[in-house]
Amino acid sequence: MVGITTQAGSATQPRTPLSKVRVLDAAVALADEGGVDALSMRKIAQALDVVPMALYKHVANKNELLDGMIDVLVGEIDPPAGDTDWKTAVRRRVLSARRMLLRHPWAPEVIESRIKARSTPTPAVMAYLDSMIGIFRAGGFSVDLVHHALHVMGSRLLGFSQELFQDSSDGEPDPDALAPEEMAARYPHITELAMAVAHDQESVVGSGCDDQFEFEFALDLTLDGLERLRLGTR
Amino acid sequence: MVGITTQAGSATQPRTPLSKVRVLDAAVALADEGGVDALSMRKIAQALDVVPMALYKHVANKNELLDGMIDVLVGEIDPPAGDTDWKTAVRRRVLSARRMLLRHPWAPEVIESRIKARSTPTPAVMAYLDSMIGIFRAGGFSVDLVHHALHVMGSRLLGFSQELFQDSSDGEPDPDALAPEEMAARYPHITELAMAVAHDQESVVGSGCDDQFEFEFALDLTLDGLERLRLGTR
DNA sequence: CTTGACGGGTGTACGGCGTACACCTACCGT
DNA sequence: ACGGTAGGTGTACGCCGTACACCCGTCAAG
Repeated sequence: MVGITTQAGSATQPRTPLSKVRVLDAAVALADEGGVDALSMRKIAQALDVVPMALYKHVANKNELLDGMIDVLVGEIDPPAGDTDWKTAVRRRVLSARRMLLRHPWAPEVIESRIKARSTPTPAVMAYLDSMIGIFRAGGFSVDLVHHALHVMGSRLLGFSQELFQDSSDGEPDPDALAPEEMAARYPHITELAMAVAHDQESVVGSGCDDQFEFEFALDLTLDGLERLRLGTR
Repeated sequence: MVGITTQAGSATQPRTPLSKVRVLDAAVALADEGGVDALSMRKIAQALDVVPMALYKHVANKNELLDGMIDVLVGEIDPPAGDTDWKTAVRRRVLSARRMLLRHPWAPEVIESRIKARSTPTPAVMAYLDSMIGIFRAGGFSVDLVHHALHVMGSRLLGFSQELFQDSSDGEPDPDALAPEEMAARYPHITELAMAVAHDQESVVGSGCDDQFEFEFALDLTLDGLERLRLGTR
């Protein structure tokens, strides 16, 4: 009865080894079928036929695991279509993101909770946003207008609400922060936008972006759109 | 050393008794200063100088406590101003809600998580929505247009995203559901809207509301608004 | 062929969590 | 005087995340 392994049913084949993606995929699958409350390190381990502590060789802790899960989801969003106007490109992308969210109803909650706990989104989210900004820029939007547009789109870009970059300058300086040049190389559009916003009002100490203004801008745009609809002048 | 009470510092005065609102207020205060992760029944009890199990005489369990906390927050939103046009009325209300959310940054996450766990929002949330719908109706919006408008506003109405009423017809029939007539009396506008939507397309089996259509409607309204901005035709 | 480092799975243990259940007690209407 | 009841207490259970020590197979260097 006592085989080579303590966990595997059959002791013959050496069992495919764990890996970060295997752990992440198992976690996503578990969340899909039981919601995020039913997700625990112990359950993931059980699903992988492994002892709980084994997971920690591949993810630092549960928070990092959640971050990784988000990245998996973002990876499910279709890449931008390069051969159309900005509007249909954005439209397709957002609808693709929505489809992903419908597949994983627990996602918004996790994204919401993770954003509040990190100073900066994960690289996959950054890349997604960067390419989204790229679509707007290619469509003839000014940097400022793209900035407004992102706020207007708000939660429609992904599950999450405003204040994506709320304040990247609090607490300790984030050990895995990118050097500026690498940042610019990897996320050109985000960098461009960030620089513009920063220069725009260098007197302000805050986040370099007047959240209140942006919120009201988006709100008014929406209200005006509704008004137009009400009057039939569309 | 052994006084009348085991918990209170001084055993002389009989200590103000617990109550649901005292528990809720303490919970909100704790969440405000430590985030929702730092919220535990044990911590709340400690803050109230009481043993953890005492809380359960006033709230059924932690989920009900979270629901109650949301109600407290919704109660902080200013009531609608009755003496203006619909647009400024909505505007003020939404901005008031936003101020509340800024005071309680943990709120969106909790709201998000609670919505997924309940078939119907709490009464306070219902009342908030009802009066919001009332503002639109009084402003001359048709029932259908209000319906669209709610979807368009999306997360701006509160912290939460779309699918507020996602599918009230799954699982068991919800023990504390209201009788239709009481429902109509208490939330007249919600009832009106729900009836209209239901009649609208009685052939469809689903939720009586084509979520996909609504999502795209809101998306397109937003995109059109952005396009107008881009072209300077505003 | 030995050896030693090391990547990766294991086992034990700790403190914190939500809460079921039994209890105790002060008060109040009869 | 007395039984009920509302409300606070104490104990205990099972789950959680994870620190820490361990152990073993692989493989490069000697």
